[in-house]
Amino acid sequence: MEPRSRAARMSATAASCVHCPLADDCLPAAIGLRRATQLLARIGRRRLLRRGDVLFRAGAPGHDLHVLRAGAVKGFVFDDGVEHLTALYLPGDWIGTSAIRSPHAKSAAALETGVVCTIPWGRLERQARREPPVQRWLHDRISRALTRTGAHLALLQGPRDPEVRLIAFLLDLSARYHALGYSATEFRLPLSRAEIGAYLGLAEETVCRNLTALARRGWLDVAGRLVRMRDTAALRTFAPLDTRSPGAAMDAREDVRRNRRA
Amino acid sequence: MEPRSRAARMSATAASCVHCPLADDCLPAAIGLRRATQLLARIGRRRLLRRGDVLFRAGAPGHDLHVLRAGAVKGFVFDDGVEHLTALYLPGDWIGTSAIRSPHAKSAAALETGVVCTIPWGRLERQARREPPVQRWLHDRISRALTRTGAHLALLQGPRDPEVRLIAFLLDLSARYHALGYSATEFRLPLSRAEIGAYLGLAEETVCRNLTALARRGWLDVAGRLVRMRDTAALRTFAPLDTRSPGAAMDAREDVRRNRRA
DNA sequence: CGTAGGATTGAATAACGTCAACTGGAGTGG
DNA sequence: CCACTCCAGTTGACGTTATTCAATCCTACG
Repeated sequence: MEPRSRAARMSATAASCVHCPLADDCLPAAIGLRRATQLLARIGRRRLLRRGDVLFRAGAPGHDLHVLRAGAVKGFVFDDGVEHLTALYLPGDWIGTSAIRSPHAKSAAALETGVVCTIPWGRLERQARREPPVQRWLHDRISRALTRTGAHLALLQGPRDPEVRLIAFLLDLSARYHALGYSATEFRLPLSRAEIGAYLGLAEETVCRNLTALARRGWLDVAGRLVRMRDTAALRTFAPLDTRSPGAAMDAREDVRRNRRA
Repeated sequence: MEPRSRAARMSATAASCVHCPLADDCLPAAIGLRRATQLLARIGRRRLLRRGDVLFRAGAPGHDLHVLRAGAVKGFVFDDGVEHLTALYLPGDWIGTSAIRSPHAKSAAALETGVVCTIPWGRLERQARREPPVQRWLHDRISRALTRTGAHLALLQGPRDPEVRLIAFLLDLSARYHALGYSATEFRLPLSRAEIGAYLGLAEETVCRNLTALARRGWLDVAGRLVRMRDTAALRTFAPLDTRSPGAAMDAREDVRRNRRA
């Protein structure tokens, strides 16, 4: 149930890909384990994160890319004193992509203990120029970041139905954990109720109420931060645009209201 | 008041930067006008857009980058039959950045007649490997796209106060038009009321009502799609996180509620 | 064992969305 | 040249519902 944070206790600075569980979806997949380790040892750093640690603050220059290896990180901004979560990062995710060549637009802080690999953008860009696979890797992940943000945005635009938003959030989490090799049905929420609210554009109490409402209906079990999805099929019925099949579903719907020649 | 679409009537295919009014913020700024024109003639295409023309559809493979030269384009998805605008592109903007190396997550259609320059991603990436300035240009613009999306997202997360959202939308438009050399106080809305609603996560009627409410208060004048900002200072007071000064304002607010060591 | 902060529940308010009718201008065709 | 049509925009009344304010519970940790 609980993601075993296998890479939690490790040496503090030298970055190596050898024992990294994410290797097959990261740099080693692009240029091979041997070269990745060499390269990372030269230009990369590893850092241990504890809850609350700040990776960077909004407004700061974006020196480097962070790849989350273990744990969870939130991206957030403050608007008039209230926090908004603009992103939730899980192992394998890239953090700070919006600041390749501009100051950070948001801050990032660790939600729990974890590990990040850090690579200066300059070095990465240089390497990307030399090696097409590195460039592909780079653009591939940036592409993903943009897509994920877009999905989040679309969710926020829908009708403010808290149930739908929560379900979408949970299904997304489930899918991501599953992709990481964890259970898709039982997991621990990396966010507090208030943070979930800040992520979905809802009040904390609304999150609470609808979470218990979903439980009462038998869709899932909730106990504090522990979630057990009981009827994934039912949940999927209420989910908005399916993030897992980006193309098909949307195309079919597109023709309903089409902006024809004026 | 009305953006003079200077580059509207042009030959249909060969792309050249020579007479492009956006040259100094585009490829020519990176590698010089001469080389930019050469390069674009080789790998680029130009296309005339008419209202409703679709640049690409969600799910389609993302072959190439589009740089909007004149006109306005909307990025949108369909969720259960209702349209959501995920982006609004104005001259100078890059369209399709989320699909460098993945299928398009959203569709894009012209809102009015305009012109786009189109460059295949593959060619652009190859060139980016050879020429650092091109790479910088590429990453710079992608960075901007991510930042802009992030700002949009944060806006949608705030309290669902239609007034605030509308003001933020209008100020953003104003700033962008200003940056393009048009009037910052008088412009034509590229979106219908319904589309503004789809962009801000509000109902069409709500947009209407609050637009006239703002006018009644003397903040601005509205006549159909024509907008005249009368009291920009007052409007700015109600705006959420200021997009124009990404750093300062947010940093000051950040310390209010900080996630300290647990 | 005690406390602090997160989570939960309750009640009342305010406001956005919905349904529906109406207006006005632009474009079309007689 | 005028009447007609169509659709974007507007306004009104209503119901629903998420937020807000507040109090309480509970869980984790010291």
